[in-house]
Amino acid sequence: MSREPFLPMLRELARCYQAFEAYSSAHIRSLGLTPSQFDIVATLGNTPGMSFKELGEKTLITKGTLTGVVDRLEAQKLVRRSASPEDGRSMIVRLAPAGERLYERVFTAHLVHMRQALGGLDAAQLAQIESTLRGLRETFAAIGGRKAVAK
Amino acid sequence: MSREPFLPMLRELARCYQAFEAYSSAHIRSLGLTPSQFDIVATLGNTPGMSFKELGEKTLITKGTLTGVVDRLEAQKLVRRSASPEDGRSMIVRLAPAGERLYERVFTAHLVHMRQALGGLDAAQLAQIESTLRGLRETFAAIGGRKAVAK
DNA sequence: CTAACATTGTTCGCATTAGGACTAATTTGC
DNA sequence: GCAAATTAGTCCTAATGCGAACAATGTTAG
Repeated sequence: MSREPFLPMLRELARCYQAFEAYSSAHIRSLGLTPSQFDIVATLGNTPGMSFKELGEKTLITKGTLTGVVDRLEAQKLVRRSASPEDGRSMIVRLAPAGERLYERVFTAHLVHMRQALGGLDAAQLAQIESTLRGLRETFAAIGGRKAVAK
Repeated sequence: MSREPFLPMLRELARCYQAFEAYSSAHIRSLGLTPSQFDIVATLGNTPGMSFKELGEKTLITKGTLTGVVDRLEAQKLVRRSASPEDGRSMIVRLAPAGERLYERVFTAHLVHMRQALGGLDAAQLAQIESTLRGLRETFAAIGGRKAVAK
């Protein structure tokens, strides 16, 4: 029946991602942010701001979700919205001063936390893992793209 | 500043998982199920049922979430709850007849869908990916376990 | 130029999602 | 045996998360 040779691999992908997520997000939450909020603050750090579209692409957060997350960050005075001077449809999001301070504090702390788990991996190991993941991602992207084009 | 060599790898892990999730879940939703609901139906298929605890471990869904997901599946007559004869705290969840039929239909269709993306990978490639993922997962599990013990 | 088309962000409905408080039941330590 | 610590599920709150519908703006084909 289920002699699908790729099922164990998919299972391992889900478990691996979940292990990363659990390790990372527990720390993020202990710093008073949700994983999504951290993603946004970390992405906006050291930038002049960017549109919702770009922010969504970088953080993998859907636009519908992004509106709500930015709403809550804005209510905490951590980010600011401003109209784009170039495109009347577009909004620019950037860190407010309190967001800059939070970024400095939290991003550094999180790097230390992640280094505790991953510091033992050398450049060659990291490159090998990254290469394997990219290959697998492209396998999905390829079929997804093919179907999108074929519609 | 951010000369953390593992950041690109983590970025790729997130993108890879997201690509898989997007590809898989779009199909699942087209079949009328959410990803979580599919996970549960697929896990329960061809089994005599299992406890919430076991079901949660297999699907990586936390207990608080599981209650709600099972509630909705039960409302659709796809699964049934019954008290465990062995442990008075425990509930057994198993597929109802409609759930069995759904399982047959949907599980097979989803395998076909996944095979379209992954059918081109041979056993050696799959083993290599799986091995890489397991190594990375154990890196996170190791530190997580160590800290849990140290508390 | 202008009507069709596409894109940007918001809103809505519905379903997770994690985590913590809570109840009931079981296991453990002494 | 029995009080204390654990464990299994449920309920609650706050925050995602996705797809679809929407209004406002921009782009393009004729």
